[in-house]
Order: sequence, then structure tokens, then C-alpha cells
Amino acid sequence: MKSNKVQKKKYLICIVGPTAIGKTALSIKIANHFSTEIISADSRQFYKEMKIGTAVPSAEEIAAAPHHFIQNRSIFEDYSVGDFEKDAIQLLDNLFTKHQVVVMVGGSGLYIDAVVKGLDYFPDVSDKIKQQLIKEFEATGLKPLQKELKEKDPEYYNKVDLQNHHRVIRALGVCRAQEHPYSSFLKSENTSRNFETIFIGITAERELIYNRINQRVDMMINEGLIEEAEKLKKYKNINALQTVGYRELFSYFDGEFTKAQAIEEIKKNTRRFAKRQGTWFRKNEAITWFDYQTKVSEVINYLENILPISEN
RNA sequence: GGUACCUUAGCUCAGUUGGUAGAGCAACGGACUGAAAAUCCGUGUGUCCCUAGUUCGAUUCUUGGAGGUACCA
Repeated sequence: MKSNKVQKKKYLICIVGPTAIGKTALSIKIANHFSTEIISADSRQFYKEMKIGTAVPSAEEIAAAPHHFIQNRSIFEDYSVGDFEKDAIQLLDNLFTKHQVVVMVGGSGLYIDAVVKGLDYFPDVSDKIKQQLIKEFEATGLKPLQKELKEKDPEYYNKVDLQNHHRVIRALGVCRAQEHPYSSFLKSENTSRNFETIFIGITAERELIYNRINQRVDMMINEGLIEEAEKLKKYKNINALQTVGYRELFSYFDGEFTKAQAIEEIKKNTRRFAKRQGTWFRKNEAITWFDYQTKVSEVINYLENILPISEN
């Protein structure tokens, strides 16, 4: 006997692409079409102190569709991908009780993967250990840390990019926090989720993306990015402020750049960021790519055709 | 108009006592498991302005052009 209470399948429509390509606008239209909500997977739009430089959705855009994980944190809090994964999954569980489809937009590849595939479990590393490692790195450089990693986790030592101090420090942090090596937690298994993910990518020719970036940076400056950064300059060492658009302005305030140079640097670094986003997303074969000028109706059509949406 | 100097990678420039060339920046490719808008790794992409000579061989030397800069008119 067949049950009538078949659980409806849940879908996460994930919209990705390089910065400044128009993800926000598209996501709102798609969310409206499916009468649903949007979760942002953007590692910088969380922070309420950083509004102009992170190109958060405007008040009108937020009014047009419910958004989550926008301006909901402070730069003074520590917030990591791991925290985001937990928060996002919890919220999704909740949203999927009301909606069959939820939209996720963002440009932070790692954050998207954390939601879609899940991160492996790692033990907590205390602030004390983290700070100690940074202190050691600054005092004596990478060499001793590489050596310690070789002793404590030869497996990871052999595969990690040893020049990348972030990686070496993170792995050592986990090793020092308890007795198991970092690599013993690296399972690389996808966490099973109770939803299916549909990837939509938007892109354009490189030159077009770059033009859009250059224009957007000018717009941010007009909207008051310099003033926004000025208020934050005394906190310039905070992690969240290691961000394109802010760092270059801090250098300008410190007299290392002229204003014009700082603006050029912001444009250049944003272009490089877009390139890295491209590298990340390119290898994700699940993404169906659309040109940025594709009509929204065409994208919605595509989604309608692949989503077996149940009628109530 | 005259004189001097210059023209080599996308840009700024090195260089080759004649054997087809290399730095910085830019650009491009890649990696990525709790800082990820971060961090790191890799790659020279070229009618050496054009032309005609000399030469086994010319980006290099010589002739003649073109363009540029400075000074003198």
C-alpha cells in the first residue's frame, strides 16, 4: 500500500557567479516567482558595519524579498564558515517547513560548499592556541611551524601548500588542541542534506565583468565608501576588515596611497577577486551557466522544467 | 626647418662586443575544509617601428623612411 504522505522534495536554488554580475537582482526575481526567501552566502555581507563596500542589497531589494544573513553580525564577533554552516542549515530546516524552494545567493565559494556539501567535523581550537600560533609565526616565521606539522601530521604535511601560512597554522591549531592530527578529521565526505541543490551560474566575458566592477567601485565611492572606511580605520586589524575596498582605503589614510591610487587598487583587487571566484566555480560541474543578459523568464523557465514542484 | 636623442612584452624599461631577448608592474592559469572579498602556487604572452644593404646569420652595424622627445630657429 502506497502512502499518501510522501514527503515533498525540497530544493535549494543556488545562484553563483563573480562579484558585480547581478546575482542580487536575479535572486530576488526568482525568490518572488517561487514566493520564497533568500539566504545570502557572502562572507562579508554579514557585517553590519560594512555596508557600502560589500554591496549589500538595498532597502528596496530587502523589502522585495525576505533576506537572511545580511548585516546580522558585527565585525567584533568571530564568525567562521563553520558557524555559518550551522546557522544556515538550521535556518533552512525552518524555511523548508514553509517553502518547497529556497534561494541561496553568494559569491563565497567555500561558504556555499559548506551549506551544500557540509564541512567535516573538527574540534574547537581555542583563541589562546590560535593567538599563540600567530605570535610564533610573526616571531620566527613559517619554518618552525612547518617542521612541527611534519612531526604531528605528516600526511597533511605532504599535501598541504606549505607556503600558505593560513593552512599551516590552521592545521597546527587543530593538532595542538587535542592529540589527533588535523588530517584525521579530513574525511572529504559530503554531508547528506535533506534538500537537493540546483546551481545557477551567471557570467559574462571577462572584459564586461571588469567594466562592471570598475563602475561599481566608482559608485561605492560616490555612495560614501571612504567615510564608511574612515569610521572603521581604528579596527583595521580585525579579520572582517581584511577586505577589498577597505584595506586599500586604510592604506590611503596612512598615506601609503593617494586617493586615486587607492581607488585603482580597489578596482584591481576586486578584478582579481572575481578571477578567483571564476576559478572556484568553474570546477563545479553542477552549475548551469547563463549569460548575465539572459532574460529572467528564461532562467525561471529552466527552473520550472527541472523542478517537479508539487501542487500543494 | 636644423641638431641631438629615442622607438624592444599591455605599461615602464634592461639587453644582445652580430648567433631572433628579460626584469618590475599589469595580465593569465591553478589550489583551497572554521581569516575565504583571506591566503598561497605557477606562467613570458614579442614582426625587438618600417625599408634596403653588409653578413653564413641583423633586433644589434650602415642607408633611406615613419613616429616621438628635447633644444636651436
